Amino acid sequence: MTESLDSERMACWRAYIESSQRLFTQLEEDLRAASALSFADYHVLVLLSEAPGQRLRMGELAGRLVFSPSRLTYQIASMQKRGLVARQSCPQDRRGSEAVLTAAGLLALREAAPHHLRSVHAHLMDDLDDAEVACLTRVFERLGRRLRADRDAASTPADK
Amino acid sequence: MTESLDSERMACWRAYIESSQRLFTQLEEDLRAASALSFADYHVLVLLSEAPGQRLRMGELAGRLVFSPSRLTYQIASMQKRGLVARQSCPQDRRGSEAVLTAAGLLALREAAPHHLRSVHAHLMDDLDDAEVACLTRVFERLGRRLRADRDAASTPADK
DNA sequence: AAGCCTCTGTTCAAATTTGAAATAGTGCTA
DNA sequence: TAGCACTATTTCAAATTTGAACAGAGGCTT
Repeated sequence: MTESLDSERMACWRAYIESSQRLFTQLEEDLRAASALSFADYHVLVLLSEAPGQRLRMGELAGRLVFSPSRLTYQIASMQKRGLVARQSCPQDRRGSEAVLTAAGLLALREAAPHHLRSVHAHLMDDLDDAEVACLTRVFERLGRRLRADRDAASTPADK
Repeated sequence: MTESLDSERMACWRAYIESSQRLFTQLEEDLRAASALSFADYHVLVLLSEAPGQRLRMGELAGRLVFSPSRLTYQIASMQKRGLVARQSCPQDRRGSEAVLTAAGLLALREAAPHHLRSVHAHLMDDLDDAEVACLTRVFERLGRRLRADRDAASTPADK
């Protein structure tokens, strides 16, 4: 009984890992074929385009992308070279800097978005019925909340 | 209506991506903290330990891990240096080679497994109810089947 | 049995990612 | 207001990953 439960969960876990890996690989490939952008580039552009002033602090961006600080520094430097973003040092806090979306970056995003969205739908979303969407949303939003909370708790030494 | 559906799916998609990224990062971190193994190392060991003769062809392994051929070559070379696996050229087909689990590799897997499983349960599985497990399993097994089929179809020029 | 594709893996250089230090700036406390 | 303990980000070297080019078989077809 317990074993059966466990093995069911293990099968679930394996299917999730393998399929996710495969999906991310496929989406990256599709995106590169359609657009000169990597999945990471695309994601940066989306976040910046939605941010007020189309700009975000490095730390904020790193947190949302789930990138290490140094990885984000490299990522933004690379995008800056290609003209997709610009950098400005933050006026409030001179330690910080922010990445700002450029016109070229916005254009690149607009050109890539339809292809990418089509790809996401074709590989994943179109196959899901409403109940499945609801289930995945519930599960992954809960998971995200927990993991963010764990991370925050980990950075604070915590009381006792 | 259509828009609402779309935005629901988009929210689902985003939660899935972000949480998955965070989860994989966390599991990798936990595993490294408990065991000298990376997530990739662990996965290789699991696959080999389950294979008949505790050995697998490079291509087979790459396919299951969703690794590029060169990435797998590097991965196995690295594990071989650490004594976790050995390599043998394949008797049937001299082009090929296989990775074989060593005693040290099996031991490392056995030592790491409890920690890793605990981590998987703590971060994800324990929070899921049976219906959610069933839903995820269904969705991701279907997704995996489709993606594997797409990949196979892509490698064959296809008829018309 | 030579010629010619097709597989399997590997190699190599370039690009990316990691993790530990280094830099710089903030802000609290004595 | 000097000193300290943080914080935000960058830098740097080492490790990993990618993708294209290669080398070594197989497996026909002629």
